[in-house]
Amino acid sequence: MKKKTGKPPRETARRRHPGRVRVEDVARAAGVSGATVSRALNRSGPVSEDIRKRIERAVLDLGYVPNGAARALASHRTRAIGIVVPTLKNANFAVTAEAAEGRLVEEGYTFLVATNSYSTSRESDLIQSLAAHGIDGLILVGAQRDPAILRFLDARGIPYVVTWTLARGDVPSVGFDNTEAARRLASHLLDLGHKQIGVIAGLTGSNDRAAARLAGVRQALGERGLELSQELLIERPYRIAEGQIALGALLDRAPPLTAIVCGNDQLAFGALIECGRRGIEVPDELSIVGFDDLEFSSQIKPALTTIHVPAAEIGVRAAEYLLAKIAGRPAPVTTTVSVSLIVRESSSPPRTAA
Amino acid sequence: MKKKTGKPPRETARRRHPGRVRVEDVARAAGVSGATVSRALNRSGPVSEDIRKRIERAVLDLGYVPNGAARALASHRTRAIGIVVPTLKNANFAVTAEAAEGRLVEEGYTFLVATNSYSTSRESDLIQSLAAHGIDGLILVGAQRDPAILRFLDARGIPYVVTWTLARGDVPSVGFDNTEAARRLASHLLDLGHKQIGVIAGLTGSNDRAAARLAGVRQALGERGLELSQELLIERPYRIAEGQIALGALLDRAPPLTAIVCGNDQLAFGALIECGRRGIEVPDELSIVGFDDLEFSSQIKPALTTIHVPAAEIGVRAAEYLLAKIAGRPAPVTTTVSVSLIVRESSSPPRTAA
DNA sequence: CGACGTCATGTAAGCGCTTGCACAAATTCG
DNA sequence: CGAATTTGTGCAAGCGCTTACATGACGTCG
Repeated sequence: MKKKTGKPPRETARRRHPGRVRVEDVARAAGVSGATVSRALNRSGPVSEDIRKRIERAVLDLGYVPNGAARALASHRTRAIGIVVPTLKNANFAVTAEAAEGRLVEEGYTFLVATNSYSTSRESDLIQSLAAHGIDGLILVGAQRDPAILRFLDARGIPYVVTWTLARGDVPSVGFDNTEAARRLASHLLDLGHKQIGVIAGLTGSNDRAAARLAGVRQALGERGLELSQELLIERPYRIAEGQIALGALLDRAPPLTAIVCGNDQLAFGALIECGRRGIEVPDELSIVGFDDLEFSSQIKPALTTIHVPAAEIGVRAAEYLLAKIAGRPAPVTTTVSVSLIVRESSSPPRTAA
Repeated sequence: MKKKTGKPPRETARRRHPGRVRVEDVARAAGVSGATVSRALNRSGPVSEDIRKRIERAVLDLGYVPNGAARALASHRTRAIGIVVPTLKNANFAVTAEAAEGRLVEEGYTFLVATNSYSTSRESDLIQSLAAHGIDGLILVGAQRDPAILRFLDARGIPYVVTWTLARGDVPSVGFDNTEAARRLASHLLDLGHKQIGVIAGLTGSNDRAAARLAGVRQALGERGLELSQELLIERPYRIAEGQIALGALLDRAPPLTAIVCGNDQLAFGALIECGRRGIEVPDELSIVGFDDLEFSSQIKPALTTIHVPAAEIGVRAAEYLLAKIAGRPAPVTTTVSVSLIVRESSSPPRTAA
């Protein structure tokens, strides 16, 4: 009795969710076909004003919510954009991500976020997983990664854009030249007359922006015939407490420094705090400069001389690049956002030169 | 010639992506059926060791990446979890989000993030849109929102959990009692002997945690027969600069205060900075306490007395709650994380009482 | 005024995967 | 040693949409 070898058209749907409203229901309620509903909802084809109204009514009445999976499967577009940042704990990336998200939500996109803790291998895994889940575009931070993963994205036709740096070649990017900015920052100190300059950099091994910034400092020194001895350089993760430690280490091991360039504002803030603890006057005895211009940088005492980076703009521009790419519109491969040196209270001529 | 009225089986796929590998391809390469491939990849049915190996080989050889949309459509599960936070600029939420993401990625989930800028109406829209895109669970912040949106989630069978506060009734939540914590914080000041206490709160109209914290302060005062006059209260957004402004306003308009309770550490930091500018000694002339224990709070000078909140733990626990719910495992409706009062340098007995 | 565009809709074929059911083969048991 | 499981696989029916193509109903011209 239970063996109808014919083709028993299995009840209805296998496990269709009970009261879930589908296009077909909306169509029936509006007295049209599913195709028309789809066209009306996506503006993907002509629909008479009258019918459009009826459909909208039906959508509201029934509380219809489209099924993204079905939509994505049929249209080959997920209306989702992914982003992989090192960490959200760094306000820079949080701001960039939030700005991108805002712009994308405006366009009806969903935003997938993943953090790689500055690990490129982890990044590759995350990208794979985002691609598997389905994304129409991807925002990345930094230019350092396994080229294979970019090839993978190209092969799948997923547009991507690198941020917070300018990428070489044909890799799309929106950012700025970290080396040049750091060079300018260090030059500011050199212009003031500093010669004994120490550096607290980020971890250049896993962070190409940190490496570029360090290179910029070296470049500035080189231009004046100076060189950064290994002793005057210390690399630490971007954390306030690390800045404190680093400052202590630098001062203990080094000849009398008159200025310190920090890889970012957190490190600089830590250095500033440690100076406070040690009773070192900034900038009178020691000038300290940071990079990024975080929220607190302008408020603290002494206010920090730093490089201002438009983190939100980076996010918005990256989002817009992808939006353009997805729509088939032309978009510049490289977008440069302008950073600027903000001279505040933490830097001044060295005492001896004063 | 182009009008075959019969049923022309349209070339092949309408616009199947060119070289995209599908289960069928893997199946063919492994010499099995697609069903078996699916079962092997999802461990959703018995597959002999031998065949499993062959399939894994084929997956690697062909570079197969499953199509999430198809998978979601067929299985009714998206393997994605969403989160809606007020903003990522507040390190608290960034940390909670990142912690949740980490836990979820471990389980193979994707993480969708949206920010509502403290607007409940915007939150409703975002939730709708996340639901449309497809999520298996949702993390929310705060308990204040249109109840209809929760009913919507219930109706769609999407489990959710509220964080950073304890929700009433049967709404799942992982957090702590903001009122009680703030009461303890204010009591600390009262215990020290303070009587003239001012408050710089967050915006209580759009932020139920801020409102709860303010209520806690009022409660502590009430217990000692004190009352918070309108003059001694000022509400500002959670920003450093706002804390500065608020401190100034409070001091200008109010009778000699000996202590100020701030709605969070950013506000407290701003207040501290303003004290520095005005030459007010903290804590000698004025005690200032914050809430949240952000990264900088323990480092600044004077180190901030505040309430420590395990932001990352909140994220992890919220993720675990959803994971359990999705798996059909039992999970506690309410999870309380413990917060603690951290007394540092910014609070001391009032000078007059000393 | 009939041959042609145009415009608005409907029809139905998938999108790439999961999974209920059927069934053959390998085990176990009475 | 045949019946009753217990595997391990394959078949094929969808999941809920989008969209190529077909179809009528109307103008519009030559």
